[in-house]
Amino acid sequence: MNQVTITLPDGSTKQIPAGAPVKAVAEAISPRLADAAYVAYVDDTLVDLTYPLAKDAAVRIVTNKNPEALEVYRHSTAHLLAAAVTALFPKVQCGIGPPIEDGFYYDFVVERPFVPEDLEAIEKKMKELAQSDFIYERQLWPRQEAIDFFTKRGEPLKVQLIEEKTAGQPHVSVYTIKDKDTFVDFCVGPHVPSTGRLKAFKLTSTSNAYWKGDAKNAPMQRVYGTAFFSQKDLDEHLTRIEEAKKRDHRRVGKELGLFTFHPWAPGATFWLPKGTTLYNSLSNYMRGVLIPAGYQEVKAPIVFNKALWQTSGHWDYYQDNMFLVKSSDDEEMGLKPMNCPGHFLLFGSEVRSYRDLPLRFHEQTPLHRNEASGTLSGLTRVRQFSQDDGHCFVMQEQIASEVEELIKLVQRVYSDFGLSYAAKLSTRPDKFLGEVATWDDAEAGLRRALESAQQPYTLNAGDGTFYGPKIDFDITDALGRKWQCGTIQLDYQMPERFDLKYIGADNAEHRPVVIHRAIFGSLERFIGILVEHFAGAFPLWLAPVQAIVLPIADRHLDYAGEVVAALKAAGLKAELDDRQEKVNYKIREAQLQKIPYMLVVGDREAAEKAVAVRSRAKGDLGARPLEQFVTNALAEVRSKALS
RNA sequence: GCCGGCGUAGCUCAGUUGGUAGAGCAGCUGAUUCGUAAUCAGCAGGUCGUCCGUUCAAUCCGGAUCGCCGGCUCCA
Repeated sequence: MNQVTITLPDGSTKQIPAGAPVKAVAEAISPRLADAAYVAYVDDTLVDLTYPLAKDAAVRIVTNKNPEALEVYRHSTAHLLAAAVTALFPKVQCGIGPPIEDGFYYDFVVERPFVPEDLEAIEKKMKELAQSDFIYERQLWPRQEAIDFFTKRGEPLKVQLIEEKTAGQPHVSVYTIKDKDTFVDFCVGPHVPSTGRLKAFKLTSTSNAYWKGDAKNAPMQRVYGTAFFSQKDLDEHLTRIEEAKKRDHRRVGKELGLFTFHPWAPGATFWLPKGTTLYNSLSNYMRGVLIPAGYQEVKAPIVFNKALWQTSGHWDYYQDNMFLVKSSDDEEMGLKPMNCPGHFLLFGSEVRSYRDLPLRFHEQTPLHRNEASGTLSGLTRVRQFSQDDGHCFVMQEQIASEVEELIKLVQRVYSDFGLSYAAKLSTRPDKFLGEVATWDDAEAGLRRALESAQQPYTLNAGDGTFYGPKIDFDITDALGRKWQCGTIQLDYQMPERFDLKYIGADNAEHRPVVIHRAIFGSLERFIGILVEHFAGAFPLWLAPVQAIVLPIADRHLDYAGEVVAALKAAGLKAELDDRQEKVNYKIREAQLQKIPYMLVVGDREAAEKAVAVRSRAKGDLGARPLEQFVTNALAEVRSKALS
């Protein structure tokens, strides 16, 4: 019998019969490992455990400890979903079903939208199929045979996929789940060995989607689900989702009285007093960061004549997203959706010297974008918002150092809030303006800057804007969603359009490069993220109410008033709860309002000019002199302590 | 904008298989003056998102519309 020599990850070798599946290797190493294993690398290619070893190879078994195993597992669960839907809705057309960050989905063309009862039925069917422990079998079919098969089965989408993805290949791989009505899907795999491996999954929601994400194509029903190796992991995940919902900024914002909305101004925030305080804290915090970094704050107009938007290109390319207004004498105007053009006009308002560069403008005036109604959501997607927007006008050779400083600012700001984030570098797209050499130079500058700032990043090749490469910063919120907040974009195009120039050392005119940059992104979105990040329990330096004074009885009102006055005089945001309620009641309310410090004052405190301090997080801390509390609190504010 | 769901008191939610609605909390009034997560009693509060239609009668059924929610697309 032919033997195959395989090399295991530890360097040792093993002989197995030719044609035996990878599973045999796993079992040879350890029977228990085979059970925990789902896939393997053979010569660096991820394959099923059923993959037959026909030649000498290096084999690395992937167990459920490896992240790629979970993806395979979820991908297989998506197939199980498609098999179940096909069984229950024979006329269905299957689209694609990939694993995603928290689970998987599968798109279907189906006669009517799914309802929750359908999900239950589908999930039940999936469990049956899992129980039957059907084999996921990989088969190589002649390409034309596969096309004929899916054509005959009425799956033009699959045919389209095969035609697009496998042009020129003689064979295509399909996977079957051996049901009595064998489910076949075009797929490169790999998959888990059998449906019985899929032990913990749940369908979570349905929604509308389009084939290839294009609304011009067939509408489809997307079914979302999640899957884990064990029921325990699944339950923990579902619990985490529930917990995360409790800190949804829309809910917390209402509970804490931060902001509200009205149907007559959809997508525009009403900032309540506490929310306004928070907003101003952040706004001023950013000034405190940017002004020492060499920025000058400016305020440009909000309404501009159409001529500006024609110059910037917005009139032609962005008009659908703009609020247009007409003056009483019929002049066409537009509300600014971004600050850039205003800053360009400001730059051009004087003769600029190379000695003035880098020149940095910062602006927080409101922007308006007429976002499609269906995209609005709480504070994270609104129609009126302010950015911590800024534009740096630099010489080409200043790009790397300017960007490096910017990255350091981003790092500092996000760490002040304890936020986790990731950077991505987006490079020259297929359609671009300018010279390749300039782009290469700029991209090299961004890379150098990322490396000097020791900022890890991922590369999004070809994802830059048409006018320049960029670095984006995504913050992860409490629900695990990523939000683009910070951005650093190079722009070679707008300086041309606005004919921006500076006089160089050679006494000739030169074109500056513009760096569009923001750190919060939008104040609104950033606050939404912060609310969820802190679950409303803001650190002292951000809390809209930092301390609340709780008199025990009416006779303590005078002293309580003195305490509040002293706190306010020291610059602390303090309130008085002078209602005729028991102290328990007041504490409960203050605790629910997540106020960092509750200062109980009664006979003893009034006599000693003291306050009994209760911390939101640590409970009763006992009494201390008022002055001492003020000193400590001010120090805590200055340190921007996070807890 | 597209698909689906939802819209009842300030908030959270019951309810009416068509005969104009209730609870808790919040609010107001009174009593209580209290030491670290809810004192007691009473009162008041809603043309059931809006408009049109069907009907003797609509909060309920149908249509439209606005808003919100979950996604898609887009995006800070």
